[in-house]
Amino acid sequence: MGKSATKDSDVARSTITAPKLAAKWRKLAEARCAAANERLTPARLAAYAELLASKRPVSAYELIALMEDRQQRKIAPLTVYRHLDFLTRVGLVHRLESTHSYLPCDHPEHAHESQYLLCSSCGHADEVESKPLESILNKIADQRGFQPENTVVEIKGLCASCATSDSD
Amino acid sequence: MGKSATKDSDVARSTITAPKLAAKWRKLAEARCAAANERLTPARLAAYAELLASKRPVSAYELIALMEDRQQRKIAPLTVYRHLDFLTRVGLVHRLESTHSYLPCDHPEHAHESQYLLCSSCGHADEVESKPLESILNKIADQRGFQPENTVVEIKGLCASCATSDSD
DNA sequence: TGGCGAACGTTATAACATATCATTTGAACC
DNA sequence: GGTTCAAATGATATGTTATAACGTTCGCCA
Repeated sequence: MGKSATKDSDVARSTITAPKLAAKWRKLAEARCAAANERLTPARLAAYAELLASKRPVSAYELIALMEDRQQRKIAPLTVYRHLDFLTRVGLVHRLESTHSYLPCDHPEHAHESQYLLCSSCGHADEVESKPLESILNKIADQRGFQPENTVVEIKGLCASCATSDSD
Repeated sequence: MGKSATKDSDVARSTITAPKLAAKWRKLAEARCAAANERLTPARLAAYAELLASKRPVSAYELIALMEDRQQRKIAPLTVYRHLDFLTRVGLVHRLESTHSYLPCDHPEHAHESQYLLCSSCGHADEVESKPLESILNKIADQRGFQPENTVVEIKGLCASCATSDSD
């Protein structure tokens, strides 16, 4: 099968659909991939666009469902895990360890650790960039001769609006 | 079967075996349970003893295997998850989010957040207690009106001894 | 244009976690 | 001692998250 000029796989590739992706994000993705010497394929871009289109962090299997819905075909878990792995590797996406979910980085201009406030009520994830926090984490590691590669900071609780509406 | 004075279940309960548990840890467990108004059952204590006997963090399924080996009977995942849930709840055990594993708290004298240095080479988990870190985390939450309930800090990398032996 | 490594697809399975419902336990009270 | 009731446990099934193994396709570049 698929020996004609237009192969099956070409069709599959050419028909990858994705949410509309603002030029800003596409350019960012291209820049990051160029910097990391990685390929930005349509499938990878589609996964990224899907995460950007979501209001909240999504699990890998939610992402599979979203992409299957949009593209009207089966997508294997491993495929999506590879996209997520790639997007995480180049710094476009962060993984939330405590909820097993993924979301686009809010401050992707530069590489940085993942630090979040996670609301257990509404599910909102608020990315934090705190120099003092980073420096204290580095200091803790340093004092113990520990070489940090990657640090997870996830503060779970109630966000301002949920806390207000709960406690009235 | 089992209608005699000594029921099967009695036998099962009475035959729960566990690693030797230093009096220090047993008393701590009793104190914590009393404080939390929770029951310290033989099965819960056995799970705790097994974690204490392990040199490294263990996954839930590793713990199942350890307990099955020691007790020579099948143990359902849910059973062990309930023990882990209990031990975590009363503060005797911490869960490592980034490795899906569990380990006894090193500083169980008082309740506190879980903060670890995790070596990706040897698997060692080094518990940290840093007041400055806690105060920064609280400040970050505070500035945003966020009410923290539980915070995860996991610094992944190479511990001092692995870093040394790797980089020679 | 042919060779090569990265990316992708497919199938299967491993690893982690919870739902449901029946049964047992143990402490409190009479 | 017996009754009662919530907590703990057991058994079975299932849901969720993640990876292994292996072959094919893609896209670059010599």
